[in-house]
Amino acid sequence: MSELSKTFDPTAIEQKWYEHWEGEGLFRPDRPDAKPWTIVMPPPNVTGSLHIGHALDNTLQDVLVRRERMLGKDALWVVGTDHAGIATQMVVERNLESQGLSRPEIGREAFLQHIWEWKAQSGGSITRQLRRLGASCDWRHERFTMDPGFVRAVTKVFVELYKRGLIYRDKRLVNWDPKFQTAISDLEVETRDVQGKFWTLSYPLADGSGAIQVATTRPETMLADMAVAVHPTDERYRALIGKQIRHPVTGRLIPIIADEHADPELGSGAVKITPGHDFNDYEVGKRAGIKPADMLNMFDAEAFVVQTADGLIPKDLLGLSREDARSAIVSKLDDEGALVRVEDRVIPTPFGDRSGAIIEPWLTDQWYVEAAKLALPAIQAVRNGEVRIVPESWGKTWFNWLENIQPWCVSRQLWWGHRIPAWYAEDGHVFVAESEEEAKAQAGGKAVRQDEDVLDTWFSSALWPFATLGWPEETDDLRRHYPNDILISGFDIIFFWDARMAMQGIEFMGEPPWRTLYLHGLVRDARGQKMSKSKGNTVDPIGLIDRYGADALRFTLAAMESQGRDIKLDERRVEGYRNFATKLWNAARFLQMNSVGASDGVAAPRAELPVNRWIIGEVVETLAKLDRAFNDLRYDDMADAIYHFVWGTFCDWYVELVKGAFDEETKRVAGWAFDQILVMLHPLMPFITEELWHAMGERPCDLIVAKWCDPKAKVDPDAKQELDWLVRLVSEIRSARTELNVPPSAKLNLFAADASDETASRLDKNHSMISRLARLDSIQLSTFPGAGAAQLVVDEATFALPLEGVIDIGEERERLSKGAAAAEKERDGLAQRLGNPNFAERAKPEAVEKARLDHEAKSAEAERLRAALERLG
RNA sequence: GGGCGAUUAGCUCAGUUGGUAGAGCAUCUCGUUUACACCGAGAGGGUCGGCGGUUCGAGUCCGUCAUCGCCCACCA
Repeated sequence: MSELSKTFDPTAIEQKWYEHWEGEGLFRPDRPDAKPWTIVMPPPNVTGSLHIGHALDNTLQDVLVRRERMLGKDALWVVGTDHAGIATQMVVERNLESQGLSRPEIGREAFLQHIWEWKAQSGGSITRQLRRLGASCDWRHERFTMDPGFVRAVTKVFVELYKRGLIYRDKRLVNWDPKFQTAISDLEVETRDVQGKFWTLSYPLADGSGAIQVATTRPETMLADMAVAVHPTDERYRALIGKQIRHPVTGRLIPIIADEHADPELGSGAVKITPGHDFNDYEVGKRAGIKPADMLNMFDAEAFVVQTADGLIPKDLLGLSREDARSAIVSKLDDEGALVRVEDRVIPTPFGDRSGAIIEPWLTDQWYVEAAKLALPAIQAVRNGEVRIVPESWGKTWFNWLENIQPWCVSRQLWWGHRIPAWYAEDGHVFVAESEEEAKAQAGGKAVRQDEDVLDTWFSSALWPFATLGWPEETDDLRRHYPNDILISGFDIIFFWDARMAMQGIEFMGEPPWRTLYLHGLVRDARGQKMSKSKGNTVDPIGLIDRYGADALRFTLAAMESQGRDIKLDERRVEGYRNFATKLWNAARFLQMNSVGASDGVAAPRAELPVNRWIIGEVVETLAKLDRAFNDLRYDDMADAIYHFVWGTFCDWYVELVKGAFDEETKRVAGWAFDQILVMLHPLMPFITEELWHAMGERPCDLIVAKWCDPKAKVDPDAKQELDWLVRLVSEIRSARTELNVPPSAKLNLFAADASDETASRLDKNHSMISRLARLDSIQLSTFPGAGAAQLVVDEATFALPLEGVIDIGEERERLSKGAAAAEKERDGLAQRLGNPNFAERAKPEAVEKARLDHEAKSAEAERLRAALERLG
């Protein structure tokens, strides 16, 4: 047993224990015969740093893993990092720029070299931070999404999907990020409302017979107009359908066509059609028979104006940015009298979620995954219960997205990522293969050149649940640990990651990647606002750990996690749980001072004393609550159960009751009960519990691998009733003392009237405990003969505390009246219910019986309190 | 436009199959007694967003309205 300091100092023990656990390989003890249990950590960005969302996500996972490990399973928590294509390339490119270097200048090879160097240098920081949190993951098998093994898995998946016709290359309109100069997927586009304008323009008919008005929010794209559309049933324009327009800026001849896309209610009812730069227009154009290859393009990759294929854009507009082109065109039209009207209007505008740049729909060749086919079994898996989503309400979102899923653009015009395993011959013919040799062989030995692009980061992370286990090799780990038992992720990546994992997992492993999908909410600041660096309201989890300890932070996050709701994090809450840790620490100190040490087994010791039989039962009940909370994935209930047991039951009552009476039995029971606390609390607070586990005595193993509780005992109903009575009696006396302003130092005599034999015996057996806790001098089984006593009713007995001269009769009368009135109110309420014939007839018999008993009890209590008032005079 | 969620004590939130509201923090009073003032004892505080319905009985089920938040789609 080691001496404990007076206050708990987390920093003094956290690093020590983490290094010990990791060094001894305790995060994944060798248990080849044990039942496997598996969870994979959502891989954080390799160069990222731990934010509070990670802290929540990983706390929730660690809590489960630690318990499963204590249950004796071969618990595996897969850890690793994600190469995070865009995010990482962006950071490194920015760093280079600050050194005066540019990515295009240094070239692909050198740039990738820089990224690998940057990863080597800063890639360890998030994993160090995960260690600070106490995450007990299997570091010996840490993975990275660009590991050689992972590259093989990604390549194989791509090639297989291609062979199955689920991946193809196509030229179509894509979300183009002009800042990063890459295509992005629908999910990476954020639509935000922006204050803009709505221009109505006049387009002259080619035959000079008039003009037609069209309305647009993007006048600059008119340079690539290929038609004007009107609704086929719109009477105003019916006669114009088929006529030609002389485009006011380019002079291009374009037709007026009929298409249902034109909304007669909106603007003039006629709309310009720019198939190369608008998703709706693209569809209209296709319907009108324009091939994507023939659609006019007027932007370069950075969204500056370039000449269209027909060469009709006036020279002075070439090279302008989107914004400049817009103002130039508008003023030009205005000068020519072709600008009819300008209105203010809120425009939903697409932004790149990473770059913040306005996304430009752009015609390019890209690789697409035929997601709709992969989605069907992922929908089915949830529908038939193979995968359980918690909380259930997310099921609808899951179905809704997967049922309407669009082809997934997976190619990115970046350098950092998995290079697409496709090679092109001189003639443009494509060969998809696992290696260049194979591609060359397919090409009949002709020279081939690999696709320059890389894959969407989420394409590779979708393989995480099986690629980390060795796939495509048929490893032992893969056999034992797929499917995983559960996935824990924030709901913000349900589409990006979770759904795609389900799709790929089912396609390549034949079954879904996990049995349960647990989705948690976002961590917000104390005012409920989303945390963001720009708002400056982020909470640094490492700072909180420095100030309050990892245990306190973990406990806070778990306690505030009630299935799916967002968490408003308030630092005061963390402080409160730090206090809880200190409370536990001091309880351990107290036990040590009384020679209470480690217990020698998981089973509860035999006990005779009611107080000991009672606390054993309380442990049994707490364990039951905790196990239920684990089964239900109710982290708040876990925290609640253990918190109240430790503080409200063990410290406030058990320790106070046995103080000064540590006989051998009590020492054994106290030591055992405290050990159960350490075991039950360990998943939530691993550091302090491990420290105290060793501080309490010699142990055969570390707590992290100790056995989960198994008391082999039941609640003792007699002991429970007796202690429940004792607690009520002491509380009543304390309450009366305070309300009547009895000095805490004054010791009183207690008289018990109308006590049953049982009460008399309980008073006798427990008189020293009662006397100490209620600060009594004596307890007598008789009616107090005099006046001027405080009176209280507990069950059948009426107790008197003589307070001659101290007590204010008026105050005591008021106190008793209040109590009597409360009892009477409840009694009358129950009487009314019982008096209602409908209640007796229709309510459940148990409910009627309970009401009857409650009514009896309340009547008796009210009567006794009235009698006590009577006695007071 | 479609969907999800929220509205309960000053604050942050629980509330299991409907049986008459709980916790933590904060507030007030008292307090150093065999650990702990990061503590102990006691107390006050809610017509459960509004309205209507089902029911013997509604915070809980149904409808409706209001306010707030989020997601998806879309609005030349």
